[in-house]
Amino acid sequence: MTDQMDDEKARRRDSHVVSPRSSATIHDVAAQAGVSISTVSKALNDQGKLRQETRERIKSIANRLGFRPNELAQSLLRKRSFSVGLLSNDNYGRFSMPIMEGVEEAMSSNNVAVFLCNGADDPDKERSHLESLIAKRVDGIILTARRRDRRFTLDLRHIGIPVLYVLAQSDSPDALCLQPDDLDGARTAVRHLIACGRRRIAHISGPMTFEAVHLRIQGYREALEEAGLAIPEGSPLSGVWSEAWGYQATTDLFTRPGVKPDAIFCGSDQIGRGVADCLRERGLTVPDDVALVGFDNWEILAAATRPTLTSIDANLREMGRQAGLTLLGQIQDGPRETGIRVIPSSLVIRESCGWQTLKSDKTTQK
Amino acid sequence: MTDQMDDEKARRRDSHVVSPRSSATIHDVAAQAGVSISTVSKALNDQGKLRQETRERIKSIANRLGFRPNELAQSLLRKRSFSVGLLSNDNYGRFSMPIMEGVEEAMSSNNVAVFLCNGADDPDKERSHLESLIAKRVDGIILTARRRDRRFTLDLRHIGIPVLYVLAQSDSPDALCLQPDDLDGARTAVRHLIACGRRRIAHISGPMTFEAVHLRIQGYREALEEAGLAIPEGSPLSGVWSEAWGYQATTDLFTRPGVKPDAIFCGSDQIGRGVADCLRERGLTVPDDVALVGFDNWEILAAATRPTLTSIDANLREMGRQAGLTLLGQIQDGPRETGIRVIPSSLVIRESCGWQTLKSDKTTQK
DNA sequence: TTGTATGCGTTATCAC
DNA sequence: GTGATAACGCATACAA
Repeated sequence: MTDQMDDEKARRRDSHVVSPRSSATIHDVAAQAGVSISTVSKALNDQGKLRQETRERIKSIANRLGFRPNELAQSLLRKRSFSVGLLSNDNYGRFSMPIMEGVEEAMSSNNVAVFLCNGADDPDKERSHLESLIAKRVDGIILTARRRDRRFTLDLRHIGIPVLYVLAQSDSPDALCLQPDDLDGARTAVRHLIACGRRRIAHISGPMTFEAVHLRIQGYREALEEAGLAIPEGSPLSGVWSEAWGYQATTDLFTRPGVKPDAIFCGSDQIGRGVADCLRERGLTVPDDVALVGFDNWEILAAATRPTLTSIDANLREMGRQAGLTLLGQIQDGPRETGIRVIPSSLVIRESCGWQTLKSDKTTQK
Repeated sequence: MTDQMDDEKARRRDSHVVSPRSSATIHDVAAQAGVSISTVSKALNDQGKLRQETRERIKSIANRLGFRPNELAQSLLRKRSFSVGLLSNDNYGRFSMPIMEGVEEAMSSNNVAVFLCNGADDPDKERSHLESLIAKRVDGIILTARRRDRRFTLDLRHIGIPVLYVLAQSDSPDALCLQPDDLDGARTAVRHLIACGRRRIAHISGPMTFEAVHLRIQGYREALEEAGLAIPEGSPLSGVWSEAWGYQATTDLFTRPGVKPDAIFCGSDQIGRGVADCLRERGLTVPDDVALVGFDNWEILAAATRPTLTSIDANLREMGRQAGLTLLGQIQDGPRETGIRVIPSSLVIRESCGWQTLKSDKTTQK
């Protein structure tokens, strides 16, 4: 015990040296110590019955030799490689990066390594990556995409290891998929606008080919309905995920006859940014004239918007973390949960709704 | 040969099935075929002298059983794991994502898997990740950061496997570092502005604590000098990497007495975006009144800027790809190259310099 | 042309 | 307390 502490301390002391010597095997340690390899194994793993002196001596020698057990050999024996595969499909990075981070964090803090695979939206690549992962005997696999309605059609039920889907769906009914809560995220956004005193809330979103767009529209509708508010004419507007579309849609909204909205719930921060720019250039003030909520909480965009953009965060990093921990659980105890697990999203309040000034006495963060 | 083709075809036919059965070993195949395991090994690896009939029969059985050789066992024997470690340090993703993609592409197309490690700017995490990688017997390691002057102080000279640094530096003089060409990128940017007929070119950049900022300023100076142009008063301006700073710096530049610049070379696309917004709001037209070049070629920003922003691309993806291929070479033949290898950057022309309309007869892309 | 034996680096089960 | 020995799954030198 104390010995181990000392070794650890010694290792930290010369902190810029990693594994000073090239890999020694358990045989080398045994030879140096003048004992058998089984004794070394026991000493190093704190198992069996050994004299304390022997144990310490062996540990010290192993340390001096920079001995690290060969995990390949360990894995071969234990039938567990302490590694998992992460197959991503996002060429772009905005969505898979936080997921990857979350997964990596969960894994590495449990001493499990992560193989990074880029499917690049190519089914052939996906398949070859998966076969490679299987050949490497990973303990589990996480498949992730950049939109919730992306379906993986490969049948992975018989590969004998747990598989998890993140921000994606599977054809297998017994698969577990982690998904963001687009529905409630939208509700939260609109409720916040209502709480800020807005009554004519429009919605500008992305393409209807995205399931997320449907869900967000549904949440938008529900929140308005529960408050007894009408959907402004011309809303919701569906387009593409770009600033330009946000700009254009806002122009449309404010040039058509009739009453103008006093708030816009935007389907993405990019759209929100375009909306904000358009409003400013039309001489309208955010949030005084029009309040804004975005979606994604893409810090770099939301924080650069003038005024800074209140947004819904899907908590993708947390989703990745949960995916990692859940997979680890399944590796140990086998898969149990199936279907879709929804990860709550949250509201990140910035300036675009005037909430802070409105209720400067009360800080709310849901 | 034909046999193999047929097998391959058969595998593709039921394309959504990956490894139909759970892992069979070489013994299972041998038992099924009524031969010894060594015969199976030879048959599957196209080695030794076997009757063609035997070879084909074994292959077919192996295929039917869904046999995949256990790479752990192979690696143990061959002393080569066909995997490498990629230790990243970018919590944010903008810079390391393309590098990771490039590395992954290079590796996976050579049947080498990539372990993803996030150092998270924590030396302890870095060290523990590295030890884990070594224990997993990776064949090589790539260390990457998000700025060229980030130094890795860990001494990795004696770990016995090749190590490469990307967008980062090492304390070891015999290490190989891949770096972007900030100097020439800046020169190219300014030369382009000059070619567009600009004469009073200012430079707004990030913090002087970044080596990249120094190099870009140097390139800016050199390009002006070689054209016999003076540096406008107040330029270069150093601040932070944000839109807000670009906006503010532009305000400063255009409110001070004296002649105004007719072009601005921006140290990042974020800065460029702030500059563009500021100019528009001051009633100045880009590119007619002021031409703009950014840096990073961050598509999502550059394409959303009005007008779209011409920018310098550091070609990080290519840098990652080269890093991957170079590491593979070093794994095979041992390290040779040391020092810094500079990856050329390139100019991506959009609208902010008016180049297209200026020389609509000639398309130039350096 | 095929089979036997050995070893890769570990851990675990048994003797001693 | 300590040390042989047998796996783990595969490849290969050598025998047959």
